[in-house]
Amino acid sequence: MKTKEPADWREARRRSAHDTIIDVAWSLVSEEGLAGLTLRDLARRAGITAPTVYAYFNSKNAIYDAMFGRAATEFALTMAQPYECDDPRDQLVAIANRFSQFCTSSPTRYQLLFQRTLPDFEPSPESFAPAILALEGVRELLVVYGISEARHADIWTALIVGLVDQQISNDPGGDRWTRLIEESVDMFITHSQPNRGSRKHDSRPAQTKGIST
Amino acid sequence: MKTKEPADWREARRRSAHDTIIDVAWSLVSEEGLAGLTLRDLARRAGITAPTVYAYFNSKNAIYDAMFGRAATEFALTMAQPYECDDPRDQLVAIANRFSQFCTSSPTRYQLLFQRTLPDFEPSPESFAPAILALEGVRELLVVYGISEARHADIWTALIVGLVDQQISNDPGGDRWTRLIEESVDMFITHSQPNRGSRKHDSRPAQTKGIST
DNA sequence: GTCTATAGCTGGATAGAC
DNA sequence: GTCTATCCAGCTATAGAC
Repeated sequence: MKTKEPADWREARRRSAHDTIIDVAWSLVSEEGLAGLTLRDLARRAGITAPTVYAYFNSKNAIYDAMFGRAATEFALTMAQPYECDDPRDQLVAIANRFSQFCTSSPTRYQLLFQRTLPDFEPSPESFAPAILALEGVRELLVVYGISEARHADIWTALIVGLVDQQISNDPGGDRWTRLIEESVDMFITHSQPNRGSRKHDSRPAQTKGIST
Repeated sequence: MKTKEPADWREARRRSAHDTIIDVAWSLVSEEGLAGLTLRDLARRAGITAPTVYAYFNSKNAIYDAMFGRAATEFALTMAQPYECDDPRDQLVAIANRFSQFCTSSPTRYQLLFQRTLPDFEPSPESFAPAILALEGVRELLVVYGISEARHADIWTALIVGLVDQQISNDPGGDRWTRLIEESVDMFITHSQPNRGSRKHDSRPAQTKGIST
């Protein structure tokens, strides 16, 4: 890498143009779908022409890769933010809620990050790295809160992913499944550590809404 | 509809050509991915030319629709097959295993049927109908086996779908998540009907493999 | 770095002869 | 119903002037 000092601001400027394009790309795919991204649209919305995009990215997949990288970083930052709960159970609920919030707030991002649906696209190791780290971080948290067995960690991820997936697929914008997170976490805790108590759940349909969503 | 009797075999012949094309289409997408289907490939593999496809289908989406319809029918047939268990718990396990088997045996079919990932494609009501019926059938079974609350049914679907989804996404061809079905079902039963007993699970990692998979 | 112009390709779909 | 030939639209990507 050239680390000449004088032209540093130039690099910064280039970086910001780079980032702007990715901004626009994200706003585009959130409207048209992941596969609906075209360089023409992207350029037009960014106020440049299609060939100019190639001044910043070598290919369309390089754009997807940068989008993936940003999403992975956002994911890492989101999940690593400190949790201000004392109770382990509340902590697990908070983790699940945060994950769910992250996914449902941008289904397209969820699709790019966690579902492999784009043909001919594989994220580069560099873009992938932050996501790996974040997932490992979550797993470590699980261990801290008593879920040490791999089997249980797998059930945990399946459970949370299942809630998110059903929410996005079958009730987009709603909360039919996300509102079941607390109850599901309690179910999981009761199963994985029967000694520790999980909170009781009454059988009435609705809980006070808006708590820690 | 013309219901002239004499040319009935002609209709049958046409139907079989129709079906053959869908056969080929399925074998193609299972290799190239759902979005990778092209009329040229399809025609070549079917031993005809691209325009001839239009003798049977009005558009590419009509092909997707027919594929969806077949998948939905297969799903309905699979799930409606009689369950030969006495124990309700075993029955739930059997349902989950059957669903899981259906999905993991053809991830592409799962993708078309349950995830909305194809842009500009919506299944027609006719193609959709069998899937709806099958899902209602499953839900009725759940009620029969004691899962009557809507909340619990939603948790059930999330749990099973989550296991399948993780299996397909993160361990295709393996059984890292599908082997957790029994344990997950027991967790669910314990939660949804604490009075009825679910089978015990020891904490050792592996269970005897190959049982009712 | 940004443009205009365009290459080069692939895809869905149609026309019309047989 | 099946073909050949072809249209037309859309895309990614490159060439080359400025």
